[in-house]
Amino acid sequence: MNSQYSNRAKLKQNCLSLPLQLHITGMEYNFPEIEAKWRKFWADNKTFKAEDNSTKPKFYVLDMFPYPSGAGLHVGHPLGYIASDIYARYKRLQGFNVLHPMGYDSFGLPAEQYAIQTGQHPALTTVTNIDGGTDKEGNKISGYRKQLDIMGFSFDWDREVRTSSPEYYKWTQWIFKQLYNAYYDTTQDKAVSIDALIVEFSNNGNGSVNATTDFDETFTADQWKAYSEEEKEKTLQQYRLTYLADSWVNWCPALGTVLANDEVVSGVSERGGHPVEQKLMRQWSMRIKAYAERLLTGLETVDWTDSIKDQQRNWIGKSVGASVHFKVDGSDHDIEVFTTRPDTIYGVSFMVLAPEHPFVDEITTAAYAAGVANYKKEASLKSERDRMADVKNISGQNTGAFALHPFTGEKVQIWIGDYVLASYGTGAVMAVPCGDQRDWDFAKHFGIDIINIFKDQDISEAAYAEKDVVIANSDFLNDLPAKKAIKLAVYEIEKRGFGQGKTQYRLRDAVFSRQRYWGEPFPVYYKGETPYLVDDAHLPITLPEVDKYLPTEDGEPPLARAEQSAWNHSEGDRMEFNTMPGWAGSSWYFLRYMDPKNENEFVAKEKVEYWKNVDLYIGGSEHATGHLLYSRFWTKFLYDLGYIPFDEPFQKMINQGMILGRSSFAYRAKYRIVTSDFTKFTSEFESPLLEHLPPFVYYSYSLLEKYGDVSSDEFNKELREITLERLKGLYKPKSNGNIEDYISVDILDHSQVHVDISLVENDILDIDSFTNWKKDSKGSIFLVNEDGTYICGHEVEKMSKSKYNVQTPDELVEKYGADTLRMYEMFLGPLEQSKPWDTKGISGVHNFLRKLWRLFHDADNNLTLSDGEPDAKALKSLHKTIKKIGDDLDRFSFNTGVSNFMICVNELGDQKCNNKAILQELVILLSSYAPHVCEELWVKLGNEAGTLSYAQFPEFKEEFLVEANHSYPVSFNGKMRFMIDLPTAMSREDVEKEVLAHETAQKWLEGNTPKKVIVVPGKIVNVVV
RNA sequence: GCGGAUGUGGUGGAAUUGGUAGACACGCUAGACUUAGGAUCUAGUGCCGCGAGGUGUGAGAGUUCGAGUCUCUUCAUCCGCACCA
Repeated sequence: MNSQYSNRAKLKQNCLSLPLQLHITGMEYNFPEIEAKWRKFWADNKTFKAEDNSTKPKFYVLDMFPYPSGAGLHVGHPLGYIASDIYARYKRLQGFNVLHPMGYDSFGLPAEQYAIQTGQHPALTTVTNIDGGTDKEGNKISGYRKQLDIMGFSFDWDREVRTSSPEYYKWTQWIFKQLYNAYYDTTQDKAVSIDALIVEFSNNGNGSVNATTDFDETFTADQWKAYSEEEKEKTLQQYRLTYLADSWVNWCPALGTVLANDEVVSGVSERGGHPVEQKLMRQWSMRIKAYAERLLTGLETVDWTDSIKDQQRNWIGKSVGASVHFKVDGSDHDIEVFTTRPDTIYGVSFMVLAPEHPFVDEITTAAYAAGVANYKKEASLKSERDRMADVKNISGQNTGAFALHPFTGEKVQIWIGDYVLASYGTGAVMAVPCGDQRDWDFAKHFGIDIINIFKDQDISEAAYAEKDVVIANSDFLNDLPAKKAIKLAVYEIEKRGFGQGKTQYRLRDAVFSRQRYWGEPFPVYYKGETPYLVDDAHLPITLPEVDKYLPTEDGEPPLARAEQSAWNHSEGDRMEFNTMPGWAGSSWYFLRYMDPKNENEFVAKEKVEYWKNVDLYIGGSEHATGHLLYSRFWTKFLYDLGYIPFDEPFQKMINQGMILGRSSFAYRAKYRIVTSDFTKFTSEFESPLLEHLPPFVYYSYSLLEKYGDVSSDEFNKELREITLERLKGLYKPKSNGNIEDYISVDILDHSQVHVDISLVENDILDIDSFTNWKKDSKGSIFLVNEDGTYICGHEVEKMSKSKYNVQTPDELVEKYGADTLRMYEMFLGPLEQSKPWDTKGISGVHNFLRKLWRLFHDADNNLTLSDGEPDAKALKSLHKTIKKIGDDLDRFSFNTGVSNFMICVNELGDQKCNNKAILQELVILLSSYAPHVCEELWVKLGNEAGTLSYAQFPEFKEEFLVEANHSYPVSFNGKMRFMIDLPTAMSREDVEKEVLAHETAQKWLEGNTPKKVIVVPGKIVNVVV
């Protein structure tokens, strides 16, 4: 360990004395020049322009577009973009017409929060964050576009979209209108124009309408015709795929807006972690429930990870069962419950309603009224979060009322309890304690008798929830296995009119209004309370100017501050003040890339018919239940209306892992000195003996590591001693004091502080820069290792500004070049895995590119290439690589791809191969990973500039790999003992003979005859002794 | 609790169909060249052992001629969902 550190110390000294430029100017592989040159070339020549009309087969490679934040990109962001770019370039080489676009999801909270703080219009913030500039506080912002450009991505920038631009959101508004004008016909199982429904209503009423709706009243044609316009619209809202309704929403007071279910994580807002409460508000919603089943079955047709699919399945939450009605004894009320186990109907021991259930007050008997009122109050005071945290506590209250069992007519107690959720199913359950643990717990807790209807099943200790049971004690269900009993029970329930078979989904309709400024305005105005759509001719409804980005005094959203005449396209009416949520624009952006400048349609039909859906989508898995579900929903909807020819947006998806930061830490303690007269001085104060006491004592991680933890007595003893030593050595005493007056040092308050990672190299801290940066540490004592180094500790954390562990791509591109960074990010490990960022290995990748360069050049950096026929060795190296690179790309194994390039270049280097034919093929192969240097070498090989991107991917020829001999590993009882070179074509029998004749074989046989010899020709030999 | 994923040298990781475990790279060791080396080159590097050899993919069992890979059990870590009737 010590030698390691002393070496590091040497490195460090040299680092300080040698400016970085030195190793750049001396070098042959001049990446800054090469990369700048080709970036310009690609931009000037629009090399990566995708053709809308092409005879080539299409391939659509898409990245999840970023929100352009002021913090800029860190090395984690481009990871997925690098992978998709490599793949896009690979597909171009394979002869595909590749659509590989990029844009910005530019509506969002941070720009709005910034606007609230600084008054700067979010549109300006957004432009600065994309194009670069200076923010209101004077911080320089390099801009997303520039950061993306230096990576050498092959985006077709002519297709850029920004969700916040009016040209784009015009069509988001248009799609909203289509949803408004449609309902879901459950017979046709698709969305249909609402006009058809209106015709049906005026002809036949709604009696025979099969549609997804929460509306359960019936009306006739005559009644419909008699409705006022307002009444008609109110009814239609119950059918429209986007509709206005008073609904319980997640209200976040801190953010001043409602949130969708996927934006609420364990009771607090996903952004900022603010508490969220339930509030009844009039809001726009999306009837995504209509698509629940198709969203579920569609998952089977896409190539996504099981994890994401399961998350979506879970979110949709399909349960198949039955709804059953229980009459309330002595009342007209009829409680509907949903159950997935209708076979256990004879096991119903009691019923439980959610405290919020509408019947509770009416059925509660006088004797229980106080208790029920009390319980309801308690339940209402509990927040969603408390209720979740409180799962273990069983609570409930008897109502005194009884329900009548539909089959037996027996009286069943009705309780209320908060384990029954008002928001799921009917807010009521039939409790079957023998088959459900929660019911069982409830019954035990309140001493309710449990009916056991399972044959030979002991339920005295716990419920039995498995379905591998036989039903007993249940009349017509007796002796049936549960699965059969379920079917028969549903049949009987339906026959006797107690209910019907039913499929229930957990998926809720998605709230679509936000009380914010920086989002798409709705193309909606109101006459009184009735909403009307703005005519297409007036789209887009642009965001109006407002004086402040805050709600009005009377709680209206920020848009209510706008001068109405400035944006109200319909005389005298009130515009909608809400804006759309962030996911509106991102739900269809992949379509707009196909036709980004179309002013007449959201996408031209012939274009979407050519490009179809995304072939490869790369992005984070955090969008599993948000963006990915909503865009599937909109896609299916647009498909139903015939606008697009596919109903799943993303065919294959890969979720890149998160790149975590590696934080560096320094360890420090306060201390106090004790003088001979027992006066104590802490490090914060001036001592009478010294001019200034050092504020802290910093100790190296090596010291901490030696003792394990800061509470160790030995550690503190050593710390005290060294500190005293250093104090003596560092400071001259004042005239009236003497250093000998110190008798001891006490160590207080250990703490660790984040150190900016730019001040640390190989865990060694640049102490001077550190004390300059961390002002309160100026003059501190640093307890360094023998070699003078201060070693920092480290931890893996999320990359964030506040942890000073952010690594930007810009710095690394400057130091090593984009080609190196691209390859290094891929080399780090499998794309899907999350991993801590570490620059330790980057030099290896950089060296690889330099070795590649040296294949083409001599020691004086002159190009030296040979013509003529390549030799067999070089051909073998090349074709082995062609095969591996192709295979690796096909299975998205980018990290092994990099390894295989290294192997190839190492081999060709050993062979001193500078054959043009070989190198030309290698350059094509490598160009998707390291495009800049390959373009340069491509031209050096005598090709026309810019043709590399559309060259042909080399063809693998097996013949170059065939060898006359194979080196067989020979195992005895599965343990490899020696190698033997034998002709590849040799027969099994001959191989066996040769192996056994080998002298080493004799040794391992120890005179025995082998029991068995397994020969796998061209692979291995195993001898069983 | 349920669901998903992951456990391999000092480190990142490789081993695609059951067939030489540790490719490739970092780091480290020794050497060469050199005024110098953060350059370059050569050799070595899982662990134990001087060696022969033994041992080794979180742990334990099993299937197999042969298991990192398949089956079962179990432990740990990470992620998602969580009273869903």
